[in-house]
Amino acid sequence: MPDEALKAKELKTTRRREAILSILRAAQQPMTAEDVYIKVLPQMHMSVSTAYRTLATLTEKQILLRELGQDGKAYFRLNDHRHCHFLRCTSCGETIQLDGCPIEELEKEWAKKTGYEITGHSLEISGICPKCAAKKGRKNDAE
Amino acid sequence: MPDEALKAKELKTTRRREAILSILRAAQQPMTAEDVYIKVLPQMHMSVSTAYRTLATLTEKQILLRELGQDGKAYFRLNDHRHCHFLRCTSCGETIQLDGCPIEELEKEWAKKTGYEITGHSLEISGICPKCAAKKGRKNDAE
DNA sequence: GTTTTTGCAAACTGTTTGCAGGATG
DNA sequence: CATCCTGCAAACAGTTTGCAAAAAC
Repeated sequence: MPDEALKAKELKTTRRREAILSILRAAQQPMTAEDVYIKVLPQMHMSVSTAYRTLATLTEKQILLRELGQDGKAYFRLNDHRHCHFLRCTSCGETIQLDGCPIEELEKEWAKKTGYEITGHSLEISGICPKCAAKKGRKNDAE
Repeated sequence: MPDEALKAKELKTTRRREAILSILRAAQQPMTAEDVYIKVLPQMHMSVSTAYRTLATLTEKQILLRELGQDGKAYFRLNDHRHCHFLRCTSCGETIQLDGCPIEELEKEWAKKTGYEITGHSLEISGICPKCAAKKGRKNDAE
């Protein structure tokens, strides 16, 4: 049974693509290529390049969204057409989805002021999650 | 005459550091390591690693700010303690400084909601500058 | 059976590092 | 003269690519 998302974009249905898609469909947060690759491996053999190539293809076809994090890695997530941003713990990587976007509204204003045609924006919030903050507190106490 | 910014951070005053600092002081927009390196070269010999190392040191000492762009390159600028964001043309790289920050206000709210200690954010607006938009228009007309 | 996709290894980009020699305070 | 800075070349991380074999339609 061919995957609808793949068929709609005229991509051949393969086990690797289905696996990657289903992992990202189930994901609660954006994943790096490596994250995805590691999750696929127990299910089937796949080469790293296939992981990258598949993610690139699915991003081109707008099935996925890709954003470069401040850690230098690309993060992928399903393009559910609900625009949002993420708060990521710089210590453990845990990521929380934030509702709403404070930028969209401002884009029109900036476009008018600068003459630019605004095509998008990337926003990443960094922080320390409660768990890591607690760990750090304990460590400091011990010193 | 030792540079005040360097002296204040207990860094030795060297011709290379002075050159890099003065280039970034004069810059109207954030620059990549390569940008800086290329601007230094006509003035004096310098190795790439010194450019990177100097930029890293100055960033550690908070004399510079560093942000990773969506193009995968690190952008450096003087830390003038006036927080702001940039609108970058994805075609030619021209960058415009935008006044004010719509995020700062929201950070407290997000911190309360999530329990995270928020340490910062990165925001980059992408667009097409008027010049590139005109060029593209002409090209499309010709096709 | 023709077109797409995959694996492998090799290349690539931006950046970092170890070490020996050189400049600074 | 002790310490810090620099050049060089080699290494690094994340990602991309060329080509031949394999799978999808």
